Amino acid sequence: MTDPAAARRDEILASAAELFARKGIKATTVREIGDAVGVQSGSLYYHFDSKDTMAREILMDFLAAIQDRYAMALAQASDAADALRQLILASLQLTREKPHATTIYQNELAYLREDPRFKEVQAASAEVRRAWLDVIERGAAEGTFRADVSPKVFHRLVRDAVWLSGRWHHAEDDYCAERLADDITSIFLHGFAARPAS
Amino acid sequence: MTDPAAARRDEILASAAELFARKGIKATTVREIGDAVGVQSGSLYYHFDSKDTMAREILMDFLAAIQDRYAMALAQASDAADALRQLILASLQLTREKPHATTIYQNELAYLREDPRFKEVQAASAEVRRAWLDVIERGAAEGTFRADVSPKVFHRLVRDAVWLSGRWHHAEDDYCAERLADDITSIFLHGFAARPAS
DNA sequence: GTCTATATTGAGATAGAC
DNA sequence: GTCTATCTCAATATAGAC
Repeated sequence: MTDPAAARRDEILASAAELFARKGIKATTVREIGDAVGVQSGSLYYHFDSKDTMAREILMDFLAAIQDRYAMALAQASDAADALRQLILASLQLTREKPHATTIYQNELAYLREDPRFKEVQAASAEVRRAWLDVIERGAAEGTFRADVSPKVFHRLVRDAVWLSGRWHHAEDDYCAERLADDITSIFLHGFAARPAS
Repeated sequence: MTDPAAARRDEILASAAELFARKGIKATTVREIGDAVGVQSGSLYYHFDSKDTMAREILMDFLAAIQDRYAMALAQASDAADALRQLILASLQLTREKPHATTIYQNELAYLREDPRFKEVQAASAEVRRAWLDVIERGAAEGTFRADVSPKVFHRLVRDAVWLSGRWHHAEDDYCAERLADDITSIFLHGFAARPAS
């Protein structure tokens, strides 16, 4: 953990992640990564085989974190609606903890799908999708959720709204991840239309 | 319109848009664009100054189309809820008509913001945002929409869900843009929770 | 208008000194 | 472990023939 070599690796990955998120993997040069870390570009190759290896490591670390967090979230959920809220909250916490990885994942996943070197990323990503669909389909079967909208369509709408929120949500004191999770859950479950006083 | 030179330009832009959407602007090479059109890469420079010029033209054409369509949509809307539905429907129709431009816009806008050569794209994009916010704020003021969720937050959630749907929605006979617009409007206004029989 | 050929730059990656 | 220097290749863009 306090291994200095590992610390350097992490530092490089942190700088690379920020640049990959902002400009895209392809548009980021290894020289820029070196500048951000404060070393020459050649030195990066002592720690990593290639630029793509850095990207793979950032994404796999992110996906592993998602799977961990979802497992914890689902373990403590009572019903389908609560499980949905837990998935939303867990995802928002992850976007806050790993904002750059979130952005890279969102922006480049479709493209990376075409690249066989990123096959493991695809597989992990399919499992994440499964977690959402299980919750949504369970809720639909129980009658908690509407039956007239396809679970797949609903899943994609929530997923995009949740993950993309990392692009614009930068936690302030008065609008934290918990508050945003409440708002998103509330809108997706009960809608934005004003409701007659109950 | 039937000017053959202009037709060639359009053909090049269509191929470029598809590649830009799939791989990103930076990751797409002019050779690939040439291959897709069926000409040598050098020949592209008879029609365009640079690869970036192609990207700018694709995006500006897209933004002009949005502004046109939103103006028409809003002109025929009755109340705020209807206006919201019209904006959603208009956007979905645009994603269907210009799927590649939609994807490029979504994936690369944040990055292009940093590039002064794309300043006009930013300005047009700010106007589009204004159209959404006007409708949402009007609805909130009228009491049609909830007052406990920020218009800006709601705007971003709808916007991301709507535009991103172009990534996964490929109109089939039984699930057309109108149907998807209804589902999205319905979920965002009334929620996904099953409602007691009314 | 498109081709072939090529100038030129920029980027990923490597080698060897320190 | 990092630096300097550089190799190598790929990509944008240009020039001139047809």
